Amino acid sequence: MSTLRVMHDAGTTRSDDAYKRLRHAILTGRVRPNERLVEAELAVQLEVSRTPVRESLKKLAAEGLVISRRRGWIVREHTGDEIREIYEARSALEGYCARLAAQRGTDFEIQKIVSISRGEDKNILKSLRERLVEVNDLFHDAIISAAHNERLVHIVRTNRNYYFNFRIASLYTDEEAEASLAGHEAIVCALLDRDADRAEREMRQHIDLALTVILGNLR
Amino acid sequence: MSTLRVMHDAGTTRSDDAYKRLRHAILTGRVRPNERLVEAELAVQLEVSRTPVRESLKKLAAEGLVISRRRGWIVREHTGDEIREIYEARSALEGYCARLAAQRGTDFEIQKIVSISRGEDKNILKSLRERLVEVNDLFHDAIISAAHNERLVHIVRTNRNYYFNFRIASLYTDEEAEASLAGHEAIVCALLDRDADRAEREMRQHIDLALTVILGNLR
DNA sequence: GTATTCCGTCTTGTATACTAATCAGGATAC
DNA sequence: GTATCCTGATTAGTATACAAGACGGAATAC
Repeated sequence: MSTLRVMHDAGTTRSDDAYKRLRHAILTGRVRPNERLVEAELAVQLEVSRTPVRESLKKLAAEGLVISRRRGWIVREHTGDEIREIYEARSALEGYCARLAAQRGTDFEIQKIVSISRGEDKNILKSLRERLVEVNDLFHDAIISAAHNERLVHIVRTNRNYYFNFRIASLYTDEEAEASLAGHEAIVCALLDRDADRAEREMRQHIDLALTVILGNLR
Repeated sequence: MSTLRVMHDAGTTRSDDAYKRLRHAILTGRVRPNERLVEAELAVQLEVSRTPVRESLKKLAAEGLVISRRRGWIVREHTGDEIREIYEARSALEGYCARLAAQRGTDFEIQKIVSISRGEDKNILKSLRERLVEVNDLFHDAIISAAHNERLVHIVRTNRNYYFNFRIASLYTDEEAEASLAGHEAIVCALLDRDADRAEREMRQHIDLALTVILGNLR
């Protein structure tokens, strides 16, 4: 038992590490919804003590990925209703970010968004759907940053649920992927025009579309 | 040392308890911004071990009330810029809640909001500013509930910062309090008309007004 | 047969001992 | 005088032992 493996990589704590691995396991579906999680078992599997495991679980609970039962924790199931809730929250938050980005993003930031969206300088060879997943994250992140509001960034990050992203590509038909990228373009235009109302409206539409696609094709 | 005081009240854990007390101490200003917090010292003061203290600090850090330094924790200062950020987040979230409430709140829920706002059945004797603080929380909570989105409720709750509420009454002049309550009335009317766009717009205006008042009178 | 009580087990909550990283301040070298 | 290197003290990170509540099922009473 004695030897503690030295810290994995620069600066990361066991706790961070455990959190990331556990989160990833949930988001990729390696541990299934409604599965029971026991601190001691996780500690063995993750090769850390219960303390960092507990911290991870608390954090995941705050994000809504797991829920504490009187005895044990379980992985939360994302019902259709909850998916709707997540996307509504995104509409509220990221729509507002788009508005702020239009109002106060620097020209440089807007240009960055443009170049991500139009896929300049990379991955032209990839399929539409492959590009979608890759571009989508970068695109949304860039807009959130351009809003110049650290608190919004933080809220979006901790409440964003990548769960769907891991499988989202397979949910989109080519037409839907096309429509989604067209949505990006509409947002970009609004940003370039510095039209805050339109930017917000287009972002909301874009997210609502994603919700529709997912709910329609999921099951 | 031996004896552990039995659990304080029904169901509450030491950790919850410590969290609430620490949070309250920060929000009321009993521990000042930039003050250094040391786990071991807090443990002594709160009469618990370091474990619940650590959990509390992590939670408070997630809310943005404290921040972890390489050694020690400090109470975060809310600069003017951060206050702006908090209120922008509220605009985004609660504005959207008002929209949803207009769209799908039950008649009963809307009536509840109306009666809170119009102060029916209570505290007619109190001063304008006393009523303001009391009514404001209830009013916003009721609207958030009427949005029928648990995730939004959760996000708003954990990111809402009561800091200002404790002193907000003193920041408002009578005229500003009047204007704020008038804002409530405008939102209520929009809700009664089931006008989602207007409800959102009015809510945002209401929150923006609060921000203006606070930034203007703070210092 | 059903209800109730009791008891063992499982599991989280909490305390505490230990580890290792960071910092401050002085000693040393130049 | 300045810069660099120790060195001890401080403090968060981690492991682990113990406490106590919750659950399930057997045993008992009726």
